[in-house]
Amino acid sequence: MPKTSLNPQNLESVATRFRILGVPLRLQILNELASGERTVTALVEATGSTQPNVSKHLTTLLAHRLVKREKRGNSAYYSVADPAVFDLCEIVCGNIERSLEEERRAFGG
Amino acid sequence: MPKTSLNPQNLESVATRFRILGVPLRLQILNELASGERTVTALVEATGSTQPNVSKHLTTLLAHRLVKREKRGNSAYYSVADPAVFDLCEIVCGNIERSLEEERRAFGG
DNA sequence: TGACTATATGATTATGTGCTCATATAGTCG
DNA sequence: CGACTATATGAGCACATAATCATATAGTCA
Repeated sequence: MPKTSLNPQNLESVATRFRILGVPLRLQILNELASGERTVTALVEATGSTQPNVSKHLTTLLAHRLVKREKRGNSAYYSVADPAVFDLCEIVCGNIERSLEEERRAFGG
Repeated sequence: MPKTSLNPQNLESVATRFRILGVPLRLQILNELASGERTVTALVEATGSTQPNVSKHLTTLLAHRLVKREKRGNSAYYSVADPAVFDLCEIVCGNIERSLEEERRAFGG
């Protein structure tokens, strides 16, 4: 039944999810949010990007339900919607590790 | 220590991995390869795409070590390099499920 | 060798999107 | 209200890349 995971309807949705995560700045934002909720300004400082850019990526992440938004006072507080995204990053990192390992073996590192 | 997973050096690598998986046809190919090795022709038939297109995506997947290639006779047999990619898809599907669930709750489905 | 099948690749086009700039919206405080 | 801070958004540019077509490469078999 994992076979149903990638049926045609899901295919586009899954691909989209992956594409959302395929932008370094967005990963950086999520990584920052891993420590807790953050305001846009805080994320701008943490990432070194511009305010409009961070804001737009947050809008994208919000639209795809990867983050939550809560407005308090003058600020917007963003937080991770589903911590499972970090599992994804863990797997990918492990994957990359194994790739590099294989590379080392291949070239007799 | 999961914090180190997304250090600046890794950030680009991780993002790239995600981007590779962010193309429906590539997911379709990987999904097909989940059942075992396949030739390019078999993948062309299975996906309904064109030969050059499938071939190029396979080249991309190969370059990023997501698949392996073995040439036997006249054909090239591709297979999944690291089955962990399917864990990724599982997580993403679960993620999407929860999103939809939340949506249903929000709209009183 | 020539005919055939299988796969890869170069050139081109089309499209999506990340980034920047300027500006708009919204909330707080005096 | 006006001044300020925080956030969002529209327009435009720049770039990456997925898809297509034509063609090249490579292997098999007669």
